[in-house]
Amino acid sequence: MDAFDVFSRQCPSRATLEHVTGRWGSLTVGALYESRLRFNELRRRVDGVSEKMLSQTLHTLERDGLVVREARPVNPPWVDYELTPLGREVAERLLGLIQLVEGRMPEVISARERYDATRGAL
Amino acid sequence: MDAFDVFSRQCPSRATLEHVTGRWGSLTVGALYESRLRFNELRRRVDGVSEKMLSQTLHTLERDGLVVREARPVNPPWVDYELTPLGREVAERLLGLIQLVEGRMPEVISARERYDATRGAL
DNA sequence: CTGTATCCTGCCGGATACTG
DNA sequence: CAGTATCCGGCAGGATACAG
Repeated sequence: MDAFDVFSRQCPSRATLEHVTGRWGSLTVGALYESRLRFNELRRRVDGVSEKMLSQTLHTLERDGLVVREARPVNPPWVDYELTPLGREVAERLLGLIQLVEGRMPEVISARERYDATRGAL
Repeated sequence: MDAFDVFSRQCPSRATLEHVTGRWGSLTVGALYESRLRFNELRRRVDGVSEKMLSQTLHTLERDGLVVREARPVNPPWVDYELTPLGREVAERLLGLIQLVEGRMPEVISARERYDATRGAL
């Protein structure tokens, strides 16, 4: 139990963990692991994210040092985002989790059916 | 891009991923990896969680087949929760992520200071 | 002790319009 | 294209009371 123990309420690592694992954070990091992407490319890849939330998510991840924003001064504007080395390490762990969950979805789905069946009977 | 691709909006794995990585889900799974725990033990371990949210989180995780609830018919009531084998696999990946983030917090914090310094100057 | 039921508020996040 | 600004509804989630 050190100063950065995520289970403790007032701990900065809890906030960072939430940025990374949050609804849009996890998908954004996952998408950027595959390749560096421009704003609207990301928006298309992360299905369902709004401009506002993508922008906000990117700012947060950039602030935490997980993403770098690179703006090229051309017209039309060209900006792309990529993971930092730390961001890539985080992404690897995250993708490990994502792929595990994806691969085990049949188990999850049948567990849900079992749960709903017993609960529905009550 | 298969049927369970988490980047797609209508995909069941996205929901499950959110249950696991969500604010309370991640901490609950992490806590249960260390040991099987009773309701109020969990509540103390996951600092800041309310009864309502812990209960809700546990139901969701149980439904997804990641947690098993075991109630012993004694007085006072004795109920404890533990991870299923699938839950343990998920927890391992999750803890890998958590420990990485905790260990790299100094980097994150200094990144934040740099970010805030340049932004505050504008 | 282990939970549900209810109420209520803050803020997450979607829609829309606008700017450089 | 790459965002910001503003508005606003819904719901996550906290507080409290209560039940088994």
